[in-house]
Amino acid sequence: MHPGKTKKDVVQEFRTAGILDAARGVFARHGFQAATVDEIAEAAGVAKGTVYLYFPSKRDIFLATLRAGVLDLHAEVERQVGAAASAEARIRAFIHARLEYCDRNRDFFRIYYTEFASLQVRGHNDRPEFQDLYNRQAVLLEKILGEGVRAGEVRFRNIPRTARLIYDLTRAAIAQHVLDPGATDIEESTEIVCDLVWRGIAC
Amino acid sequence: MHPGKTKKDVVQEFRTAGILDAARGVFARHGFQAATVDEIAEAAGVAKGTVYLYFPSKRDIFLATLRAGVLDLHAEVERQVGAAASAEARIRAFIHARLEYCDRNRDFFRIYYTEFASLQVRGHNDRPEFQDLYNRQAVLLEKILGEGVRAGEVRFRNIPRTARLIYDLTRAAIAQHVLDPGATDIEESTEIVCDLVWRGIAC
Amino acid sequence: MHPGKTKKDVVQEFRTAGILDAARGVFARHGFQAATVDEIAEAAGVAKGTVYLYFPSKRDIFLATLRAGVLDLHAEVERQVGAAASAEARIRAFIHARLEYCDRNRDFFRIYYTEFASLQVRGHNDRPEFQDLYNRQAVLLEKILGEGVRAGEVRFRNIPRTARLIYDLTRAAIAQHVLDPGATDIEESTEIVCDLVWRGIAC
Amino acid sequence: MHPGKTKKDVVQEFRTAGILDAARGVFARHGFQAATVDEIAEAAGVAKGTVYLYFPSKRDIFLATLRAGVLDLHAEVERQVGAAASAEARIRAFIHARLEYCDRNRDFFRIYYTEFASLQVRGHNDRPEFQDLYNRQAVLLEKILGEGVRAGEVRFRNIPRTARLIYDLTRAAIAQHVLDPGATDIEESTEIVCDLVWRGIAC
DNA sequence: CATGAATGAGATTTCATTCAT
DNA sequence: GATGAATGAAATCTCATTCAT
Repeated sequence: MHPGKTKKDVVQEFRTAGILDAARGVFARHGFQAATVDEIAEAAGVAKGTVYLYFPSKRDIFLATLRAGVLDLHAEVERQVGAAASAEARIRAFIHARLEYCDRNRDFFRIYYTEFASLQVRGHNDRPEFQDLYNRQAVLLEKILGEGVRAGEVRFRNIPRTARLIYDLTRAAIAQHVLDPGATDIEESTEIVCDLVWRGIAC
Repeated sequence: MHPGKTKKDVVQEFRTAGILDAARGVFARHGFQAATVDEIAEAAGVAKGTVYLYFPSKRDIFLATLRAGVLDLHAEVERQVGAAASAEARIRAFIHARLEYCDRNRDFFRIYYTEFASLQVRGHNDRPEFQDLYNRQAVLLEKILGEGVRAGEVRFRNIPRTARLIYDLTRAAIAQHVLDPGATDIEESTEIVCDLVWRGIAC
Repeated sequence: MHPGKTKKDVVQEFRTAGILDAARGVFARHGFQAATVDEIAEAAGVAKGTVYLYFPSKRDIFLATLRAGVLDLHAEVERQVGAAASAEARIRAFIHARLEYCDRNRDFFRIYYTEFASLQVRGHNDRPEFQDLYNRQAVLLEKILGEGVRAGEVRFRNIPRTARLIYDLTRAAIAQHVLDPGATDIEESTEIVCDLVWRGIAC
Repeated sequence: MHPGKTKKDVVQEFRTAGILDAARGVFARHGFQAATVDEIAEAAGVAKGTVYLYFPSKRDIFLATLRAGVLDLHAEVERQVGAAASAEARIRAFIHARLEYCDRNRDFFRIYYTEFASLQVRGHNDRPEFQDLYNRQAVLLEKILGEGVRAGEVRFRNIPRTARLIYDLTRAAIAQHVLDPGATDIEESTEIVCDLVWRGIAC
């Protein structure tokens, strides 16, 4: 027996996931505005009306792709960071995990990268959840830095802002890596960023 | 005598500038897609048709705001960088000039910041000029780093990628500064970034 | 069972025909340029967007009304001409069939008549199909004349130009008949034209 | 002294003629709807506002080009027809004069030919003058035919309709001649039409 | 008189969303 | 539930006409 999961729930999840997968590709290709619900439905292999059975609006589909990816990414990063021993190793894990995840999920990254700034600038007062999602990643870094300071590994600076800078820098580095057709060596990309960051903050 | 400037030219420039100013605000608020020519016209205090006397399309207005700002910013940065003596000073000038310019031109920065990633990901096959405009800024940094290496001030790393990382980092730092209602001290913001960057790359 | 025709096809055809019918009337009243899609939609009893589900553009609707009518007319003419025995009878059939068809389909004729000359003068470089559609009718007349010459019924003249003249003359005669509210006797109208033409070309 | 013609009148005429000349070319190239007042003004070498000093609307310019040409053509035809002795000669003169005039004034003919049908079908209840202008040409033919009947040269048929048919046929023949880049021999074109017409109506 | 910048009504087309089947 | 035809609001762009200079 599936405790608490009816057949209905399974179908629901299956459909939702299918639509999200399709939508991710479409949004990655065209961006939010230029993507059409028609194209998403076609890519998902369902009728347009069906899309609206599972999502109340195009914007919600969009935010769902973003949320799913960000949560997934975050979980992965926490896992790898948790396995690291020193502040330096944790920072390297943070960078490496993100780089590797986005390399494997390029469509997600395209969305994450292109729409992130809009969300930041225009906010979405209707959907404050996203500030939290983004902050959560910077907060993780803050924790790493704070521990590093206490352990004497990291110089004390303005930790929230530094954390935020490193977070942004990581995103930029991933963009370089993912969007450059030549760059495929994740380790090398990790190395370049880690070196810059660690020297920048180490005691 | 009016050297080469007829009254017509003056009016032309005046209107063009007025429309661009208005457009900048509108694009900053809504982004390219959600902005409407109607709103731009209203903000500029002219009729919709008038806008089309000065720009052939909405997209052209948009790119004109972007181009004007980027060129202006670039000129300012080059001026300040040129006045600095050491590699460290030049990098500080680079960061400081950008931060200060964007602080004074927040609407421009909002556009620059939010549409930059789209241009990067989706490209602009019709208007390749913009790749150059963006590259020019990273290239300036490359030159600074290269000179720093030769002067023994800067460790040699992968210069193009490092330059690009610092460029992206600067943009992220500006975003923090400009979008955070609390942060108004440019010097402090400059200091934080410079410290991180310089330690990261110094010998 | 429905041989090859799904319900969807039926609905599709039904709507397409309805829009074409409505469009025919609108184009007949105003001409292509002055007709609006709004008016077509209203006449068809559907929303404006629905029109675009069935036709990609206003121009396509227009050409569809034209094409459908011309093909239908041509088929009718070929049928009646094929049933006639002598050259004289065939020419009479040609004239009579056209006159009668256009009398029954006055809206089509109005479009056909008013836009024909534009197509001739300005051409239709994007849609060369129409040159063929028009030519087909003159070519049929050429064949009739050629057979008449071989049978000794018709004097030999410049056959292509003569055919084209008779074709144009027929169209003009139909215009007289259709646009003159008084003239309703097709037989008489046919007689007048046939008499002029046959004496003009007979041996 | 110019009796009754002030300098003002002369300028007026000069400007009017210049605009009409320019407009003729523009209308011939694009048709009434697609022609723009901007293009007419530019072709005439005046400012757009100036056009409106001499004509109250675009439609009026258009009708003026049409009217001027039709009157001119009509005068020429009457002159040549008046010089001919027999009915056959007068009909030949009618056809020849028209063919030759339109060959010399191709822009006028393009307008005359393409917009004639629209005027016929849609009427222009606001401008009934044009019915008269067109009728005048058919009426001239009626007179010729009527005299021919009285002189025993022409069979009696329905003279108004026959006249109208020959008139239309002439226009079609001119179209063939003018629009066919190969056909340049006016005499031959005249011959083909005259032969057809004269045999068609002669006793 | 002449100009040409400004106007704004109006046209085509798109597409998120709804709802009868 | 699933469908996809239908809707209609909204957006871009054009251009005849006006009017201050």
